Amino acid sequence: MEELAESNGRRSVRMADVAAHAGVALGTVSHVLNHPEKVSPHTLERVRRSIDELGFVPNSRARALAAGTSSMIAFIVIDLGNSFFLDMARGAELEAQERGLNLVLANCDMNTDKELVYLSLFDAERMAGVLIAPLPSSADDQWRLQEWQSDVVALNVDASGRGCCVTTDDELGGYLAAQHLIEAGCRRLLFTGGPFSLLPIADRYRGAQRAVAEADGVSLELLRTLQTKPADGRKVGDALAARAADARPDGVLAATDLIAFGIIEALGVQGVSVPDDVKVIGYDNNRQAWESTVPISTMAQPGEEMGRHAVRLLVDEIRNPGSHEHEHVRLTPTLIARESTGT
Amino acid sequence: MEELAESNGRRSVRMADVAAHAGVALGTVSHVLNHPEKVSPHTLERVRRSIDELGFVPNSRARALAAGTSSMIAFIVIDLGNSFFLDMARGAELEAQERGLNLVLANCDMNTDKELVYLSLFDAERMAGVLIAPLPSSADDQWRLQEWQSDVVALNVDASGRGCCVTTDDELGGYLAAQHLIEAGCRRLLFTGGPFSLLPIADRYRGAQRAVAEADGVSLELLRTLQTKPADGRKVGDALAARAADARPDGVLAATDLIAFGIIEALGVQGVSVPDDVKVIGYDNNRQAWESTVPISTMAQPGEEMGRHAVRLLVDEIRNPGSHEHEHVRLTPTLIARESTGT
DNA sequence: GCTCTGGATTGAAGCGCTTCAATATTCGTG
DNA sequence: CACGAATATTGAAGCGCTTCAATCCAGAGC
Repeated sequence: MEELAESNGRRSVRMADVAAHAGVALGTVSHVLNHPEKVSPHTLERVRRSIDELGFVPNSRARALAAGTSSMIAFIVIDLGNSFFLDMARGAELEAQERGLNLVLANCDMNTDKELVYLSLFDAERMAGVLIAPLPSSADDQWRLQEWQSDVVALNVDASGRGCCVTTDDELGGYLAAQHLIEAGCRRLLFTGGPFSLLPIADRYRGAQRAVAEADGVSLELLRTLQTKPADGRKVGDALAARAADARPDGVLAATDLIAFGIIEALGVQGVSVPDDVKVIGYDNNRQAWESTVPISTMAQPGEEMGRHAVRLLVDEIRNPGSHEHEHVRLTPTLIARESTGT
Repeated sequence: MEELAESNGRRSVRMADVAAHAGVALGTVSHVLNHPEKVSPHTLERVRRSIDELGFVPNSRARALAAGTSSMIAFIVIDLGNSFFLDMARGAELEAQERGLNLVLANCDMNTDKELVYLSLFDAERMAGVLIAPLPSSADDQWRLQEWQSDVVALNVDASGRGCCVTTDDELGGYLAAQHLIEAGCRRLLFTGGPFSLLPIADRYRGAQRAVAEADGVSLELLRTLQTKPADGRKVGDALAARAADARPDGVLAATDLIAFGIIEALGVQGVSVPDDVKVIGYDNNRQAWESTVPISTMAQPGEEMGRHAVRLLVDEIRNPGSHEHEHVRLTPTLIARESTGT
């Protein structure tokens, strides 16, 4: 790790400089900054003027070192290009701001190794706390096995036992999505998505199964995909379009909006109408899929709310190290019915 | 700003603890960390073992304070939801990593006030340096008028005179885009976009004008929009579709991909074919528009490269406070020809 | 055997700030 | 007008680390 010289040579104004300029003691300046109510109005005024005149910017590093506290929390995100994660960041930031904390982001850009790198970095930086939103994998993430200096709250992944976490109930989401299709009149459902090593996808499928089991005369077919991209959806769409009309499902549950997007596009090209011939519902309320010609019904995950909850948990953990008990907040996805299911 | 108690009660291991455990002096432990070549192999080994056994994580705050250096740089982005900015972040991060620096992100979420807030924050945190990518406005951004402790490099905005900056040449981009349409056989061009208070949009239009002026028998019409969203494009598309075929432009230059996206969609719905009847080119190479049914030709801005350049400039400024001269790097957008212009 | 040399190790002096016990100042009372 | 109680201000002791001058030690050379 290379070292960098102190910033730009312009040596910055220190608190001692302000004290000298204002003709008061060092401690007084500190009081002006941290406990202004303990300083006489006259002194307050004078010190503040000196601060302005000298352009003093308190060094929060030194501050944090001396006080043993910090107002910075960090959010490690596996992929900021995914609007779901960005929503979390948004929510986390709002909540942090309301609580007087500052939130910085770290983008892993789908590289899981970076999670560890950033976690170590923020640990060493002695952040007040760290949020982390990894890919939802079934495997135990390695970072969860370590002890960290900072408190850590996980999003989008079940970390119960080792710390706080906030997730959405994918099984329920799958259930609700399937139910929506069934209520829309579909009887031959198809669930498509993959890989099933992604826990949320497996959960969504389970939920769909449950909904189908509860309904009468409804069947559920499964068509796995390798990934969750529009290209995977297009393949599925082509395959479906190639079938005889009566061998086609009348309701498709795509594991992600991107897949749904691809399906609808392929189906459209092949002359199969959505939602008339086939109804399609996606998952994620992904902005990337918002602009589809046929607006896609979807299960929205409350990303922002997840972020807010995570910060709330984190702050509790930081503030009450004694009484804090790890919590697993499980939020409910919401159905957003749009045109692709015939609304 | 609220204060938070020191992390979780578990008091962290200090360097002194390691020194005691290994039976060496404080300075020796520090040497192990920073100048291992100056320590005898035997001591090195012993100290390292102690570090491991105690789980010592050096406090980089204290380190930064003592050494007067830091390896953290921050990137303040006006909107991480925009893939162009995210690309910059990506590039910046890669470049930073290669230079042994760590990059954290701050998302302003289209709120210009937050730019100042974050700038102040990072200034106080004594980051090694700060990158900032604001909206490209014609107005002088207020943050540029201030003196900062940290070195600051601006992206996407011309800050010459006050610091380093890296931008793309929008005039040239508009020129190249128009040229592409002309080469594709278009003679009646339309430029659409807005508001013109956005400097880049005005520049792109100027570029288009230049290309048209240089060509023979080519006309250029202007249709302003209020914003740069798909909805604005759809309006334009509808308006064009309503015209008699021979009163319609045969080449449309949209100021953004999102507008282009809307235009193509509206045109398609109304039975006007792209690219057969009208060719359309966008701008930005926006991922949100990638999945259009008709892949959109576009001018790609080298976001990643911008990020890399910015970090490069920043590092130079940090390292050579004496000899450093502010620089304005102007990059060239690249034409990406896709189906919407008939390729 | 003794000095010289250079690498290894040490310990103290900060880095810029907070905090707290100690001191100084002010004010209300008797 | 003096005195104790508030109220203001001070200065020193850290926070956890880096750095550098000073010290130590081992082996080389005579």
